[in-house]
Amino acid sequence: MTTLATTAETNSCCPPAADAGLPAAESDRLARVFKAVGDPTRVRLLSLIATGERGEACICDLTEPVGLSQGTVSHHMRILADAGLVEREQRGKWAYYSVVRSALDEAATALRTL
Amino acid sequence: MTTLATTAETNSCCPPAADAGLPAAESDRLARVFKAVGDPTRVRLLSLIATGERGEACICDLTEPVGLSQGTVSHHMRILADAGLVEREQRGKWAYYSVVRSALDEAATALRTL
DNA sequence: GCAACGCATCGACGTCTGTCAATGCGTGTG
DNA sequence: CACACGCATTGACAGACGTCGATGCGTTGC
Repeated sequence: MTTLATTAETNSCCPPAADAGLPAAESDRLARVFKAVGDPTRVRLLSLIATGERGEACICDLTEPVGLSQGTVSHHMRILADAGLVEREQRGKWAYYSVVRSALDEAATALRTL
Repeated sequence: MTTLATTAETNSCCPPAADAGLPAAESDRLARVFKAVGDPTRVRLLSLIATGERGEACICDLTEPVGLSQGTVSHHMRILADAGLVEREQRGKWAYYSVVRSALDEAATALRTL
């Protein structure tokens, strides 16, 4: 990832600069991933898919375990997919979701190397 | 409140039970930590403290880099502290915050072993 | 072709969240 | 002692979030 300096305004003087730590863009990107796993239901969904026998699951497999409506589960899966944490594959009538391990690993590494 | 089915009784037939994946309590605990890092400002604050020279920082060191009011920064630090991601140490007039590496590691591991 | 199924999307609702300005409280400093 | 400083807390408010029920769209099966 080309983490370029997005801080346009180089502050005047010397004191602890405003562009220390992670660049704002990186913080944004990271926060979006963490926000995706920042909901109990979505953590549950992820673990359900990950620990499932086939390593994948369709919505109808998930609604019952989490005890939420089909629409709500679909909504959560969309958030996880937008964050890149799961992948969606349409197979006929069903939509199969699978966990993207590399995304989880990347997020985990980011946490450790903050 | 998403906890509806409290595993009253084993459902009729065989299909994937409702108590697969992480237990609801674990999902809750994990989600609380992730929610804490699910905000760009807090990610920024964490990295500012972590990459800081002294490995710690007081509120007044942080308000300027993130460009938010003192009250708001204090609020964010409280959330991070409640999640166990930072520790607070009062030294005279100042309150010094430092990153709890073990908590970050634990969260990272949880992500990988979902 | 028609009905049933699986899923996404929409509109609506109550709640949670991030932010500020203002206030209160403890701690040093003149 | 009185004052300035650093921080936490409060009250207020707009926006985001989680949830549901209903609707729409594509696929499968009879």
